[in-house]
Amino acid sequence: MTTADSPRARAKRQQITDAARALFLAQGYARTSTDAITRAAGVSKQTLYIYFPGKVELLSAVIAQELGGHAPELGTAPDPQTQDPRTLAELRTWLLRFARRVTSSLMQPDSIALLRLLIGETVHLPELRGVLRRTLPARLIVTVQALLTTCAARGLIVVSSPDLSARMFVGPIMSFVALDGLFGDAPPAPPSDATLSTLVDLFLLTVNGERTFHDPDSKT
Amino acid sequence: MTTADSPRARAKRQQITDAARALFLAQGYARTSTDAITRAAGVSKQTLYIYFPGKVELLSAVIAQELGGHAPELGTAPDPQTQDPRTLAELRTWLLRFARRVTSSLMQPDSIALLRLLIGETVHLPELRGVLRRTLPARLIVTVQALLTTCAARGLIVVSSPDLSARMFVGPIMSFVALDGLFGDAPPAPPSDATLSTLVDLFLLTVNGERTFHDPDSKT
DNA sequence: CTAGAATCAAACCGTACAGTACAGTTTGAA
DNA sequence: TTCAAACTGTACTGTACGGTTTGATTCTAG
Repeated sequence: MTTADSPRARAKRQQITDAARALFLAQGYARTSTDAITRAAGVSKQTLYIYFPGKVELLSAVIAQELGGHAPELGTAPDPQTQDPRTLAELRTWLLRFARRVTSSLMQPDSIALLRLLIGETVHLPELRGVLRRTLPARLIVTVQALLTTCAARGLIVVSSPDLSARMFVGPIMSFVALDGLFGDAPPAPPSDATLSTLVDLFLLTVNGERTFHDPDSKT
Repeated sequence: MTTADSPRARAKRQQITDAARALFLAQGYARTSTDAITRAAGVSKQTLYIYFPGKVELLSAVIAQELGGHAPELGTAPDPQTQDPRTLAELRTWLLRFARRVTSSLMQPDSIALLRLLIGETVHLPELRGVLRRTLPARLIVTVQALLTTCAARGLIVVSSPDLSARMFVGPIMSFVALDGLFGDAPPAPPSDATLSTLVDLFLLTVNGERTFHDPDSKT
């Protein structure tokens, strides 16, 4: 394994992982041969084995790279534009933006394929489970949880269990990713803004301490 | 393929699918060889190929059998004991029972393994996606949706969008299956009754028509 | 008891794959 | 021009697998 970090080496490395990425995502790990990868990468087999000790390490590299790329969309940062909501309206905006960002990012065909790959391979690569859990859904929940706690401390909302409340928001959102994305046949279309908006409104009902209700105000 | 339906044939068949089931769930499809299956089943290789045309059909048989076994727990039947809720309390009981049934069933190690297997193999067996979608999450949502609609028609609750409301309930529940089950390292423990109870209460806030709701600031 | 079906055990076939060996070619810098 | 490192193409090794074949053995029904 050439640990060399020259630009050239980096390029070759990328060239290989790019091809591997495409094939792994399209066919899965087991059904992708190293021959196919070298062919797609335009690289000699020998070169592949200079840069990577074996097929599994190549998979790890692809996954690491891919998860790194997805990190920002699911990031802990509360979103540059709408930081620190101080009113319910701002909170609403934040949640909506978050929901849109998560769904549109996670429902891209490549993300779906990656999810399938990861979940499928975790059976015999258990260390992947932790990585997956920490990068994906846990991060979502933690992010929302932190926000809700902040807002609750401010008296903006009432939250008895931050974890459960976070799940009440993230769960329905992920239902789109799972149902339409993971289990769907066609490339999925992310939920419309109207849908997400309604979802946010429904969620806000669960953290709403102050107000009384009437007129469910049939909006769609 | 012996289509014979004698008790003997049925037994042999079962003997094979049982072994295949265990191995597929433990190691995945690709990593399980037919040799290993025959060995585990105590059956000659020839016999296997008499009962099943090939490895894929064996997988199909296992999946069909397994999904069939899980059907009742996720079933469309509203639950024999608590049919047709007529009060909010009864609805609450129904939802709690449903949540407990789904989580405890889906979070058994075997169910988790089956889910991983299914999701992993859908990449190259697209027809599995439909099966999976129809048997699992869609059925959950449809069931809840039907119940909510009924209760709404009765004036028990207020539901603007049955689909979204169903997702508001099923999503958080599935978050346990996904987070602690699919992505967890250890055999997961289903959420406690207290947790589920809180979850149900939170959900009920979103379908509650009796209270008043001052829209904080009118949304766009 | 016996005929025929079911099953077994084991060898076998063709193929595909991960990984290696090697001889030759390109690249890029001195 | 030279030289070393990187790279290529191809052929090869060993192994594992899905599926087939064969011939012997066991079961079961009549």
